[in-house]
Amino acid sequence: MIKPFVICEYKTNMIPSVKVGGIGDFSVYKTFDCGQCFRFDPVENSSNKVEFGGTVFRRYVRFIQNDDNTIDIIGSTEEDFYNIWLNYLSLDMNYDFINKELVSVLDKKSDIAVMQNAIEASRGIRILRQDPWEALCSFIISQNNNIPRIKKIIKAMCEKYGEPFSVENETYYTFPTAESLALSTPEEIFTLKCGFRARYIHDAAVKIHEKSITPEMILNAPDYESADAILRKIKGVGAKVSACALLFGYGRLDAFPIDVWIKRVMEKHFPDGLDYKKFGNFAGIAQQYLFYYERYLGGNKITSTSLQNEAM
DNA sequence: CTCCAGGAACTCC
DNA sequence: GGAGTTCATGGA
Repeated sequence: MIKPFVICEYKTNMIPSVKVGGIGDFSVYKTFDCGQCFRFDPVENSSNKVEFGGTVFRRYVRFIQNDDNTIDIIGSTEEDFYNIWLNYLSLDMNYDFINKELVSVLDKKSDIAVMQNAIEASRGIRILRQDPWEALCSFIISQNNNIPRIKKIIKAMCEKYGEPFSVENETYYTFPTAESLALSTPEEIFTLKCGFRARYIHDAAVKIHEKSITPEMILNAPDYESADAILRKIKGVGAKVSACALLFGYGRLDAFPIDVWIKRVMEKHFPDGLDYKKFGNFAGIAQQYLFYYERYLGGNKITSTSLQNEAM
C-alpha cells in the first residue's frame, strides 16, 4: 500500500511549493491528458519534464513529474497537499489493487488480454475528485463537442462569470458558481459560443442553485440508477453526461460513460459483448483505461516507441 | 423513426 | 485548401 507524503516544502519565485513522494505509478501526463478535466494545460519548462498547470479550488497549481517517483506541486503548501491535492488526485487509492480486480473479474482469455493491455497503456491515470458542480457543468458543455472547443467555452465562461483572483501579478478566474449562472439568462450564456447548450447550462445552474438537486441527494442515493435519475431531471443531461458527472464529480466509480470511443472499443475488442457491470465499483476506472487505450493509442499494444511518442 | 439544432476542430483527399 | 465528419441530447 502506497502512502503519499510531503518530502519538503520550499518556495518557487515566492510561491509555496512541495515535493511529494509515495505516489506509486501516478502519471501527471495521463491523468491530465485523458479528457476528464478541462482547465489544465501543459506547461513548458527548461528541464523537459512533464508539467501541467490549472485553476481549481480558487488556486492556480502546477504539477511536475520527476523521474525519481516524486512530483512537485507549485502553488501548494504542505497543509494544502494533505487537505486538498491528496484527495483531488486520488493518491490515497490503491490502484494496484484495482488493476488486479479489473482483470480478475473477467473469464474469457481474450477479454483478459485486452484489459491487461489497456491497463498497461493507461498505467498511472487517476480519476480526479473534481468539484461536483464544475464536473456537471463541464460535461454538459462537452456534449457533441471536442476538447479544444470545450476548453475555450469553459475559459470564456470562467472569465465572464467566475471570480478573478491574483497570484504573483497573474490573474486567474474561479469556475463560476451555480448561483452566478442561475442569475444570468440562457441568452447571455449563449454569447459564450456554447450554442444550444446554453439553456441546458442555465437549467442545471437553476436546479443546483435552488437546491432541487443537492450533492447530498446524489451521494446518498441508494444505487447508481437513482443517482442517475436525479441528474437526468436536468435538461440536456442524458446517460453519458450523467455518467461523467457521477464519475468525475460525485465520486461514483461505478459509473461507466459510454461515448463513441467506448463503443468503438467494444466493437473492436469485445465482439461478443462485455457486461461492464462485472467491473462493479471500479467500472469507471475500467472505462477510463479502455477510453485512453483506444483514443490515444488506437487500441494498440503498448511499445517502447509508443511510450516515447507519448512522452513528447 | 429521422432530422435538425450551433459550431469549431479534426480528417481525409 | 476545401469538403465532409464528428459529437449528446431533446424537440419537431
